[in-house]
Amino acid sequence: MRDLLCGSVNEDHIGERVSVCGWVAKRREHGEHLAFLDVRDRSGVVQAVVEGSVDARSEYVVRVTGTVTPRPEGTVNDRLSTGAVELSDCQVEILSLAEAPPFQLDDRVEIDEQVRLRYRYLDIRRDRMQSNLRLRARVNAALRRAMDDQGFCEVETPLLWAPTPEGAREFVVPSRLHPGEFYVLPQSPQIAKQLLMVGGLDRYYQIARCLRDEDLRADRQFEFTQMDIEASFVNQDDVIRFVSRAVLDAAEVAIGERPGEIGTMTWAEALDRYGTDKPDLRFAMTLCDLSTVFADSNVKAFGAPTVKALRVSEGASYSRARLDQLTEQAKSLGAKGLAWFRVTSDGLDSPLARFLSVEESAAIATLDGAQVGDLVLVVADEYELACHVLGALRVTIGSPPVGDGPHHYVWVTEFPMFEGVDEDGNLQAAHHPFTMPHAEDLDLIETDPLKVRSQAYDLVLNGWELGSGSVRIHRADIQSRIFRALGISDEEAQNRFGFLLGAFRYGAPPHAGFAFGIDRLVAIFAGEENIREVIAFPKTQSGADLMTGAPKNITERQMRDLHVRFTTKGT
RNA sequence: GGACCUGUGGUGCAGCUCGGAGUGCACGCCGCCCUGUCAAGGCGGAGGUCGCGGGUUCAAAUCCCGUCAGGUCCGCCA
Repeated sequence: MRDLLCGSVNEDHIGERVSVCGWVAKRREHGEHLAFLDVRDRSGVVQAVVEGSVDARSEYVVRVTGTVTPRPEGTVNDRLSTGAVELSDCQVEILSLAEAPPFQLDDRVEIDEQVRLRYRYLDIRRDRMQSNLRLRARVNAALRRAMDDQGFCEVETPLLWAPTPEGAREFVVPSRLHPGEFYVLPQSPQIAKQLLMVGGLDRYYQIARCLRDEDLRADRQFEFTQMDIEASFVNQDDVIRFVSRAVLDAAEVAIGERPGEIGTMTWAEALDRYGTDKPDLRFAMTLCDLSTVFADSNVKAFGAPTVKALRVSEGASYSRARLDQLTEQAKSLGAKGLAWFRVTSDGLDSPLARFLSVEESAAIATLDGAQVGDLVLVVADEYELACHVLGALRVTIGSPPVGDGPHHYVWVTEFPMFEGVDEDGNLQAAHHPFTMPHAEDLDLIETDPLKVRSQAYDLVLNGWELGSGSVRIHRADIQSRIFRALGISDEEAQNRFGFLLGAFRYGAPPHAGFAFGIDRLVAIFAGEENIREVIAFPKTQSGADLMTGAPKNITERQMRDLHVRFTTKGT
């Protein structure tokens, strides 16, 4: 049907009679004797010259047959890859008519996302989505190649799985053949891949769709895609090596950038210096500790276990409104307030300045190499809250758009095994209950569980959490101790994870794994702030699909077949 | 569950602070003209419940309340 892609027509084809197919990007008519058609396909645009007028309007689908000809002197278009040539003496065959599209398909204006999503099939015709989706395909291919090279075996796991009531809220699928019973869609293939290790598969990977019924964000969709990995007879360093190789291969293919080895940082250090477990290392600001300086302070606002401070270079020029904004943000994150100090040539400028002792003033004025013109922000509170609040302010103040390079990867290691307690007063697993504690901390499980570090690790890129993984527990004795610490009885464990624990009785190899979000990775490579831009058919923040109208009612018949009934009236 | 931002011809904006006739700009669309354009050009034209509902007012796109949709964030995401 076609001989060439539009964008590939060039001087090499001069003199050839060729056909191209595509959409009319633009028609320019010059009376009844001459018209230009810009024909667009996935590869680009080529100009067809038509003697006489032609009724082929924007977005008509056409097949144009013409002779590749050098453009006349002075009419070469440097902005087109095909701009040195054109198709002349053209025959235009109209394959499909088109109404005027609801928005322009060129990239001259930003279109409201609501409209783009309603007509996603038109949006995908635009350069932005074309290049994002192709970038994603190249990343997928590079990841698969890297995993194959490293001896991994791609295995598909079920989408219809058993409920494991813990962690993220699950999407539920009623069973037709088993009245009153349900499948769930997997939050991740976590247990399946561990079973593959018991099965002796040794090294597994999958580009896996995961589904979580939790509220959506710029970097979170109900359904998202992870590169999911598990390997036997390996330790944390091995997994880090496998994943680094895959991600850096993808980076090289996607953006032609390949940093050396990815550095590591402990979770404790990330929290202390950056106030988060996903530090954005593209900019230098770090949190400082003033707890010792203010230990016996007279300043009431600083009477807290921890006093943390952040130097904002050249921040003294921040307006009062801007400082109020930052204070609001700090409060909304749970801080009692935010203290600010402008470093001026006359000393500190701040509502609190006159309450400070000489030593306290000096500590602030010289914080982190502070100079005249800088601003120092101080939060006093419990340790984690103070870190968290200043970490968020650090990002607000300093963080470039997520896609801006140079890209900065970091492995965050030694996460705590447990965090906080649930409604029943039981400890909660920070990662998941199959995570192996740090070997040195095993004795603390019963005595000081919150101090137990786990062999869990995250990969962070530009302040986004790409993914996480861990060394898994393969020994029944350690697993029972963890379940006990989590307040999960033997009976309950059997109930929830019986098939996994059963499998482990038949010879479980030591194993470890990882999973990282491909949507996020591609978004960053594409310079997009939002993963919807790298997903063909995403949902809105309220979980709606504006194109199909999902979620929708189903028929009475379907309800009956599935043995489900409304208890509250739908709209 | 909560906070904030946005909603004006098909599209992107301005108008809203400080109420006074649906006013303006750009693109698109339709018709006519035009033989080298490529963000083509010229002339003419069509196209609007100002998201929706209520309130205040002589008068509401504009002020107030509610609501819906979209977005960003907190909670949530083992």
